[in-house]
Amino acid sequence: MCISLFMSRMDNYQGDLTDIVRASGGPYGCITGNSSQPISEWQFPSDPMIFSSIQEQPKDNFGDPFSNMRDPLLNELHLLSSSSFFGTSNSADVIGTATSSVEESHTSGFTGLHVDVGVGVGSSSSSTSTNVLDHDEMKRPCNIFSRMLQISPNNAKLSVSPCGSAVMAANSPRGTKAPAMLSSDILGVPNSSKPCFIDNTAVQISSPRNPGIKRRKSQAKKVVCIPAPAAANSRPSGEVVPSDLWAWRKYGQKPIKGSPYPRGYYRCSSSKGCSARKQVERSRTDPNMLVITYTSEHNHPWPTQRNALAGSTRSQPSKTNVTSKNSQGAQLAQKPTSPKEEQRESSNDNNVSSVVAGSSTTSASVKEEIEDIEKQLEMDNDGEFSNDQGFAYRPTMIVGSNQSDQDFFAELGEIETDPLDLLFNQGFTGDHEQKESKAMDPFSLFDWPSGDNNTTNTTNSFGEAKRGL
DNA sequence: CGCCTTTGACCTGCGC
DNA sequence: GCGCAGGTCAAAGGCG
Repeated sequence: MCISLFMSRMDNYQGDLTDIVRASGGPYGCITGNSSQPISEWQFPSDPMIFSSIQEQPKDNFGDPFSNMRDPLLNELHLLSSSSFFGTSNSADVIGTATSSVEESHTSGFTGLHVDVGVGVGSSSSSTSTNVLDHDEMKRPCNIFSRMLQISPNNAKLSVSPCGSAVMAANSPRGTKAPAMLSSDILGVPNSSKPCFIDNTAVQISSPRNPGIKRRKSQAKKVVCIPAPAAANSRPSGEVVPSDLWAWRKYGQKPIKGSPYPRGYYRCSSSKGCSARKQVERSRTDPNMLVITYTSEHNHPWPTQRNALAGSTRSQPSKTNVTSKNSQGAQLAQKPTSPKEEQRESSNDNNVSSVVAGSSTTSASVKEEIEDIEKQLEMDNDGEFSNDQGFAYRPTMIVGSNQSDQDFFAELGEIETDPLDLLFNQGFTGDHEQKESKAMDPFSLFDWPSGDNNTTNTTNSFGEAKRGL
């Protein structure tokens, strides 16, 4: 089936940015793209719950914090998505619930994907989409992380939660407008139970200590809503901080009025002078959701090492063990868990990320991982992945891009890292999470076919990880 | 030693 | 102008 996900323009939409959110559908979903932009068919097997929208795009090289660089968190999330894909699905609701058309945009060397649900109508003349995900990212299957939400910075917020509903919220400064909720039916979201809203509060960006820069509410920012990792990723204070490839240093925490949860402020510590920042807070309406607001941009390449080990690792004392137990099975390529090896792993991640981000370089280590992964993956002769329900997924490589099959599997090689922590360690507690656990649980969505030993082991390990939820 | 978190103080923007 | 709320700074201390 094919469902066009165009949403009418927001009531208070200012028009300076044409928010166009295209939702992906099932494995062969199609997205109704912005008609003003070239649309080419691409396979978009990811979840309809991935959204992105337009944001301001400064003209300078690093002006757009999110279009020139892939968000490592999103990257990891999608990588996990990749892993979840390789199984069969029990959920016909998920598979192919929505349809999608695909838009490819090769600009400035960025193989960016515009994943926009039609908030705006048609024209994108005044804005460009946020290149949040690579094309390949959007070729990923639905899974738990497909519920991750990306929200536009300015006038619209689109919230998707495990509750199975998506919310478009007019982002008036004081949050006076009621959000418009997207029917989960429209979105093709199974098991919708109740709406979960992201706070309809404008995020104010400020550079208070910089005399020349005033706060700009309209500053480009990206809001991501993800399921909150559980205890394994939590700090002693109870704060949960999903990790990503960037190194972040916490520089502040403030209680937010109206929210029982504080907001943590992080800045990129990967490189001095990097102005990238993020705010992490729990959704006040759905404590099991983390709202991460990325602001500013990284002015440096991907970190060669995750130099945040000193703090991040010790603040997550149980992470290693839990991760080891839960994610090893999910590791399509066995990876070490020791800090040293983790650093190497981070380096590899970086390499892979570089590839995904558009670089043509592929490190030897990555290639080795690719080979391992390929050996462990059951593939059809033509490289098409299928399940016993006739659902097949063929990774579609972008014509003219540097993406390759190796890149694709290189991405898979990353999945055992933090994203799995995020997945397997997240605590979906509470009634509705219990109810939603199946929907959220990629293992419930996919029957992992038994195959050779490797595959079987992987399946069993996944099952073990699943039991750990 | 370098990195981190924590946390109170300070600064800034905004509404009244 | 005042007060509130949010964002940032920076000192102190911990960890590998």
